Amino acid sequence: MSHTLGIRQAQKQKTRQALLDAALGLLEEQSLSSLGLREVTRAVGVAPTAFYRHFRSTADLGVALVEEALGSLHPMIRTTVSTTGDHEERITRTIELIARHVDGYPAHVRFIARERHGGVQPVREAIRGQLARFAQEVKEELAEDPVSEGWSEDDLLMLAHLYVDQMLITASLFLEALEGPEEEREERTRQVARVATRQMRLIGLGRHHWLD
Amino acid sequence: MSHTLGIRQAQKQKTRQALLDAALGLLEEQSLSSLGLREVTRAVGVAPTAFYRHFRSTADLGVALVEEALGSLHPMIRTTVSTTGDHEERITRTIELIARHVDGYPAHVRFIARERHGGVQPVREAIRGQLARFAQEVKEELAEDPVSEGWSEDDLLMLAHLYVDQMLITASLFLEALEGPEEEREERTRQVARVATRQMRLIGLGRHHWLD
DNA sequence: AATTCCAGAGAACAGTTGTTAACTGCATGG
DNA sequence: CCATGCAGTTAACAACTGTTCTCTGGAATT
Repeated sequence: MSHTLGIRQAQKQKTRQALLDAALGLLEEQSLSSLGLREVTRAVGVAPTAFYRHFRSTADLGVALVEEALGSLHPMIRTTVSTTGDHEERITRTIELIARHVDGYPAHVRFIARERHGGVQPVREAIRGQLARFAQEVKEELAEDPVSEGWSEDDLLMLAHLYVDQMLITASLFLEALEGPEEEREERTRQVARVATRQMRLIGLGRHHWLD
Repeated sequence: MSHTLGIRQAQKQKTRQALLDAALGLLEEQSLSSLGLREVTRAVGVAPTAFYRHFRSTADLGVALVEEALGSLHPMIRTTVSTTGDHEERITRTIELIARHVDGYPAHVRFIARERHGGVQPVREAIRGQLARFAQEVKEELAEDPVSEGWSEDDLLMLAHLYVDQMLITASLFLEALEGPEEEREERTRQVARVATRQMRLIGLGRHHWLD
């Protein structure tokens, strides 16, 4: 299915990616709703009108960014939450995965956190859709766990949502630690990991006693 | 301390409030970072330059909005989370309070959810400060509860943060239900309340077994 | 080899933005 | 009652915005 595309299409995708990258960079200090199309093209070094060859509007670009930021994350989620290893170990593994991801893609994480409740409706909906998929996947993994015996589908989904939201909050806290002054960074990161671990542990406890 | 202020000061506060109200309205479909000062003054019906008599910038106005949206909420939090009534009853009371607040002040709730991770740093910090106060207050109320005996200060605070974040998520979900099509509104609201109640219940369960 | 296609450039448009300066009229304090 | 203070006005500025139309050079197709 990977038919090596011609010089023409390759160049197009290259500028498209350059637009996405530039936008993501500019969004570090503003929201999508204030991002101008000219601003983006200027940062890339192409004419303003070139923008229309790739996106209908900045909102459209935002939706593409959601896909880039969350689309490739699904397999990672499944393997991480999957039923291997002791319960406590699964928690530390998850927290570490989040920390590593925030470290590797801080701009993507910030974008999602910022635009999840942001001022651009289509983008909000795109994020909501992706997060719903995450919750669904987490739910399916939870169902595999023997601890979930006797749980209703509804309760599994409500727990999955709790986990997903918790992971997002943790990611955003890691990001804040990362953005702070360098001399506090390490300590704050450790602190976030410590608190998040305990919160996950507490939720896990509630889970084990749910059917009492 | 309520020294009836003169005609002059009264009129000033009136336009200031008009600016805040207009801004809040305009922020229903955009983020603060794209809110223009002229846009706000136009909505109020005053000259653009009048804006400067009240705020240095739209960011400054945003900080004032944070104060308006969260400042008056502290006493409400304390009494709601306080140690009166059975545990289950406390949960339904809290959820209902949130639902009622979102119903009464949807624009304020949206503003906080949107700008908590938004593109304007001073506003983000103002919100973070207020939420930290909330967590501190919830922690103090939790400490009163006999269930919290033997808990470390750190653990009380991590639980308080969990509760505060959970309340915010719930508020934002109520808001989404409110914004949806009218015929789904009632059903979706009930659904949100149902899920949020169970999540709170599960966290409460984890809390009771924390020291096992 | 000739033709079509199309990503990007260039110029121009009407409308918007934040900020400045100098002003006006009215409530206030002496 | 008169002088001061100050909320809000008016006018003007350079800079910026999204969008349209026309054009061009080179890859893609025939």
